[in-house]
Amino acid sequence: MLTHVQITSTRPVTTAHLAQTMTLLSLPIDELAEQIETELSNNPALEMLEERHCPTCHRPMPDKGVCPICSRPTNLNPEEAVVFISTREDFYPQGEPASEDYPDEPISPSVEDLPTFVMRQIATELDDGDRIIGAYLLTHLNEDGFLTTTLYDAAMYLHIPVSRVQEVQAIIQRAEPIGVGSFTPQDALLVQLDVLAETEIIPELVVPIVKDHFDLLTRHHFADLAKIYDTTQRQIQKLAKFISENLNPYPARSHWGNIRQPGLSEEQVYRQPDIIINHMNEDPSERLMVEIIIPLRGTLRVNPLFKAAISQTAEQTKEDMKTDLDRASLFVKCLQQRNHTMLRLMQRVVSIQKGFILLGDKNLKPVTRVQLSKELEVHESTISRAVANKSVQLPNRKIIPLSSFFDRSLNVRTVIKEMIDSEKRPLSDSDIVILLSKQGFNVARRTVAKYRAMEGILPAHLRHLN
DNA sequence: CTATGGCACGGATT
DNA sequence: AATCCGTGCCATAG
Repeated sequence: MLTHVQITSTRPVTTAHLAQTMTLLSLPIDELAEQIETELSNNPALEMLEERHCPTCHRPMPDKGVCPICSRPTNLNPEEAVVFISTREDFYPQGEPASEDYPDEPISPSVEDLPTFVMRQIATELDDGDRIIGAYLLTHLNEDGFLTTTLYDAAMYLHIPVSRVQEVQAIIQRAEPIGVGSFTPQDALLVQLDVLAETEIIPELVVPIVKDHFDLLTRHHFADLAKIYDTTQRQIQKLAKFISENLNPYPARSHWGNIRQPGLSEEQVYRQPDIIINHMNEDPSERLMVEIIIPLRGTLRVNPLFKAAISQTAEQTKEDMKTDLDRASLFVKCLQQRNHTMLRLMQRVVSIQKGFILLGDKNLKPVTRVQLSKELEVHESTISRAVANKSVQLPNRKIIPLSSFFDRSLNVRTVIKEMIDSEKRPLSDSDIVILLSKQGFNVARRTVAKYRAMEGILPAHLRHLN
C-alpha cells in the first residue's frame, strides 16, 4: 500500500507526469484497479509487497482494516475526521473472487463468494439432481446477482425439462440475498415483494406498479402513475418510498441509492465505493473516519533488485530497463499524488459537510469546487477530476456520488419537499420562496419551480390533499 | 391578476 | 472550448 502520502516532488515535473497524474486522479476505483494491474504485469520494474503499513503510524499492520496501534490517535483534533488510505479487501472480503488470481486455491469459508453463499443456504432443500441444476445456475450470475443464461439454455445444457430448472430458480430467488438469480431488477423486486408479504403488509398498488409499470417507476414518472391508478401523486411517492426502503433491485449489491443522482449513471451509483465514511469502530458516538480505498493489497514500489541489476547488464538492454524503471517510478509517484490529493480533498470536504453526512440532505452546504481549490491551493480542474466518477459510502450505508457533496441545490430541494409534504393547503411557488427565505435560503421563484419539477411534484393547483 | 412553463444569458464545471 | 445549471423575462392558462 502507498502509505507514504507526503510528496517529495523535487523530481522534475514532466508533461508525462502531469498527464498521468490527471488521468489517474479522475479514475474510479475499478478502473484504477485495472490500470494498476496492467502496469504491474507489464513492467518488471514494479513490485508488490504483501506487507502493509499503517498509514498513520507507519508500523507494519496485521490483516485488519484498522491499525491496532493507532486506531485511536490522540494527537488529532477530535473535531476533525480521521482520513486514511485503506486497501479494498479490508472491507469487501467476500466481494473479490479469489479464484481469478489463484484458480487452484480452494475458497476458504471466510472469503466465500456469492454462488457458494447461496448454495449453502439451499443445499438442504435440494436433492442431488437439483443441486446440479442449482450449481449450474449459480455459476451463471453476474456481479449484480442476475442470471446470465436463460432457463431454456440451462435446460438444454442439463438435458432436463425447463420446468425443473424453473423450480430450482424459484428456490434460489428466495435465498439471501433475496431476489438473486432473477433475470431483471423487476423480477427481483417481485420476488422480494412475495417474500416480504409473508411477514409484512404490502401497501396496495405496490405489486401492480412493479409488475405493470416498472419503467414509469424507475423513471420517477409519478404523475403518470397517479393518473393510471387514479390516485394522488403524493400517494404514489409514498409507495415509491416504501419500495426504495424495503426492496433492492440489485440483489447482489448493498443498496438502492438515489437513481436520479446527477452526474453519474445508474450503473456507477451502485458500484463499489471509492471512499467510505464511517464512525470509528462503527460506533456512532465516535468521530468520523474516512477511508480512501486503494484497489490493491500491499505496498506498490519500484523493485530495488531491478534497479540494482541495471548496472550489471549489457549496454544493449540497459536502455530498455531504464525506460521501465522510469515508467515504474513515474507510476508510483502519480499514484501517490492521487492519494495525496484525495486525502486532502476528503479531509476538507468531510469537515465542511459533517452535517450533511450525519444529519441528511438538507444540511448540505453548497460549496463550489472553486472555493475548495483555493483553500487547498490546487487548480480547480484538479478538484474537478478528483470529484469526478467517484462514489462515497456514508455511515448510513447509502452509496452516493462524490459530486453530491458539491450539489448546489440538494439542500433546498429537500426543504422544498418537506414543506410540500407537510403543507396544509397547496403552497404556490412564490409562497415557497418566502418560506425558504425565512430559513435563509435565497432562491428565485423560477428556481423553486424547477426543483419542484425535478422532484416530480405537481404544481400547486393540481395538488390535492389526501 | 396569479401561477407556471419556455427560452436565453452568464457563471460554474469539465 | 463545450456543456450544465440557476435565473430573469415573457407568454400563456386559469
